Amino acid sequence: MISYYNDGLKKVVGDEKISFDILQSLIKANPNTELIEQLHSEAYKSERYVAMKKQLPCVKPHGIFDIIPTKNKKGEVINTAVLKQLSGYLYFDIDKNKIECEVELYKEFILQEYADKICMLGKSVGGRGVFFLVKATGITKENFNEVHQYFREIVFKKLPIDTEALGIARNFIIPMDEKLYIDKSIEVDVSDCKINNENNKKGIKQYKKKEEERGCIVRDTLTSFITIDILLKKLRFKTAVDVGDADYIIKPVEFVQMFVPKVITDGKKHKTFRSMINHLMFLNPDITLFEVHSYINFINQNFTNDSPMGRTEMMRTVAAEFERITETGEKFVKTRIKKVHTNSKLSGKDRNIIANQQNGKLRKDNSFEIIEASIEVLIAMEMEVTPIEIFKTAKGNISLPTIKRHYKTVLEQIEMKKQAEIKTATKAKIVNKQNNTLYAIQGNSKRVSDRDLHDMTDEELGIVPWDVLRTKETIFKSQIDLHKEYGANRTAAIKLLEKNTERSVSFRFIF
DNA sequence: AATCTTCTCGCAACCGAATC
DNA sequence: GATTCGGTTGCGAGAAGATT
Repeated sequence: MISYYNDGLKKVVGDEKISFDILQSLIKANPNTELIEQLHSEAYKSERYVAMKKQLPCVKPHGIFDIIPTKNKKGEVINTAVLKQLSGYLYFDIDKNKIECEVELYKEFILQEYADKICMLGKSVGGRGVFFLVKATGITKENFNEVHQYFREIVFKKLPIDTEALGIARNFIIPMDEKLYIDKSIEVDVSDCKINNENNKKGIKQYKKKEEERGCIVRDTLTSFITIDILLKKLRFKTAVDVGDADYIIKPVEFVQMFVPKVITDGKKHKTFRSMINHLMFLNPDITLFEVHSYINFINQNFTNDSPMGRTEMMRTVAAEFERITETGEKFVKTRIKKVHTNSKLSGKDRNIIANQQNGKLRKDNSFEIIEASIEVLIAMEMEVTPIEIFKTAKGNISLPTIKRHYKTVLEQIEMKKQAEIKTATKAKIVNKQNNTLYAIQGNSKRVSDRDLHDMTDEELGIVPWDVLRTKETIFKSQIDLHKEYGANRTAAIKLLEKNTERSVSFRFIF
């Protein structure tokens, strides 16, 4: 039983008592709903707010008290509460200023950590703070203060419990909370709760100090993680590749993506969390420990199949890895070269289709290149262009069936290119009015507009008359020799040639 | 991490025509 | 008539990206 005062703090008098079952009902279905709702609309701690709050009925949760009028030093008569009988419950509250998340969420957080100790948990009368009760066996008038302190500082060390009103006779304004949490079976033996344990105190101090050194305070980290929607907006989870308005772009990018398994099973949490921290820090170089804690906390709560790692353990794991990375700079992330990047505005299915098609095309283009290079060598060496010859020239860079599949298409492409070159050369010939001369085009023929064509010299166009070219015959021959020596790799052969002669010498002949 | 989707490649078997 | 070679086809492997 506990003392009950119908007139509230305004007038704490009388000897009315209620049971905890009644208290529970009063909170769940508060008869003063209207007044309390009105209170919520007032500015917190404003004059009107305080006045209204004082009118609401309250209890002394720690027991039954006699209200005895006594004289103070000045000789004024004041009411003193004298303990008659302990209720066996310990009352704690947390001020709304210490809670940054939604209050129901915070209640959940408290239960996740302390459901084995708390028998009642609800919102406070202001609607934003919380209170909770611990049913304590072994509590006495003598050990009350020490036990209460023990719970505040050691058992509930993660919670920013209000220390404004600590006395045994403290009042508790009956709040309104239809979602009040009750578990009558929870009882805690407090006989051994002694504050004289120096190691404990020291441990807490050290932990706090360490946290402060890292730039965040224990209390804040533990009570008000950044909510996930804010984190999702702020943090990067994969390498950013700007595709602009295009559906996709092709660009080799060293790509990193953080992976969040749908379910992180037991035994994999440490490993997974550590990997995630590495990715987060790699992708967000300025990320703070607080942000990492907040994010991993969210994952721990939502992706562990309802069996999250203990909060302390989680915080420790995160902090340790964060420190290691900060100190060593080593971030263990798996990067890969991603070539096709699709526009995130497209649907997942479309993006997948595009990526597959483009990757297929890249692969095919590569085969085409190998085949084309081999064919060019064969032509230069005046050999027959057959799949088997191409295969031999390609020296294992491509399989025979693939060559058979594509070589005709490649031949067509080569033919088309040649036609284009002839066109350019013909144009150039007309421009130069040297119709009876044999020309060669050095390197790849240039694509120029008709207008530019008039103004460009032969040299600029890469047009070389045969007479001039003949003097370079030795170079041409040596190129073929190199092809014979090095096979299909035309680029390599030409490069070697460049090394020897210090000039670029790829020629095509136009007849 | 595992799975799905889409695509190309490589392999092997096969067919038919050309060649020896 | 046997062998060689070009061309086709089915099937599984593997690559890359997206999804869950």
